Amino acid sequence: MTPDDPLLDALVQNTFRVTAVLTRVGAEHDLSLTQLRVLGILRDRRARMSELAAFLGLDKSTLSGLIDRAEKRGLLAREKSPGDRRVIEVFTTTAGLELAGTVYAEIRRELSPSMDRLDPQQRDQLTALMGVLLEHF
Amino acid sequence: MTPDDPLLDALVQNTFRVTAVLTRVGAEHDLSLTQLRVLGILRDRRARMSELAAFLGLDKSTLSGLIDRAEKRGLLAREKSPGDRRVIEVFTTTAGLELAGTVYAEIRRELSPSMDRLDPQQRDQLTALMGVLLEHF
DNA sequence: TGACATGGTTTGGGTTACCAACCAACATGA
DNA sequence: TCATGTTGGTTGGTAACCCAAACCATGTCA
Repeated sequence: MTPDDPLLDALVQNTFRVTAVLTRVGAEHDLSLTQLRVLGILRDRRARMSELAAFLGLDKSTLSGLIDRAEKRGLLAREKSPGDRRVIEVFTTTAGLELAGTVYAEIRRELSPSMDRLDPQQRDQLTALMGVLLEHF
Repeated sequence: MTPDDPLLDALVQNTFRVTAVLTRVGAEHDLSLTQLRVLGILRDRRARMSELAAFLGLDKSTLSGLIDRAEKRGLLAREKSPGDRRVIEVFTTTAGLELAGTVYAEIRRELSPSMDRLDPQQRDQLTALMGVLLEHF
């Protein structure tokens, strides 16, 4: 299915695998992959629209609609920045934070069976190796 | 951004990272992530519609449209199965195969800088560890 | 043969995504 | 200070993606 580099192949397979889990668990709570991601990012900090768009690699107009729907559902809220009144900051509501918590717990539960097939040392190894891949993004 | 399990975190980060590359490279050739995946699957075998849908976790109606567009572009083709005349098999055209080749080569090129930060032994280790995660799907 | 199951397509509606055009608020320089 | 330009977000238009429901054609089985 993918070319003959075993590492690249494993990487891509794993990507699809994790994506499938994220998508499915998200869908069970009416969250798209992107919405789920936004919720994850905003779990521990607020962010301005443009910042989010850049980080997610999305057009700002795409983000507008995305935040619109999440805001209508009461998961996120917008607030004008006092410093620069053009800027709008987004942050999670209590409901949003709670949903993020349960969804990410479910994701962990879904992926645990796989991860538990590794002993602690292997888990550390794998974490470290993937960390190297992620350096300098 | 994601919970406090370092392995789970690395896994999710890596997923988004690879997805971004796949999406971007695909987009440069007017291929969505899913189309790119279909093209990848059909590189070395033909498959029936229902088989593809199940494998990708998509509704059959979704796949119909997907294949429609790829067929119109001349990348894929449909063929009635002689055995069971309800069944439709899909396979890549020469153009599709060629496009798949160049796209996957580009993807490899994009991810190489990261992967090359690992020495051969580490690459093998990483491949093996991810292989364990992927066992039993 | 009649009832049911299977494989795909079509239709309708919501979401995601891009682009272009737009408005409001800052920033800069003459 | 005011004209020009830049930056941050939103709006409108279009296409792709996705699901669910309804549908048609073909197989299967009692």
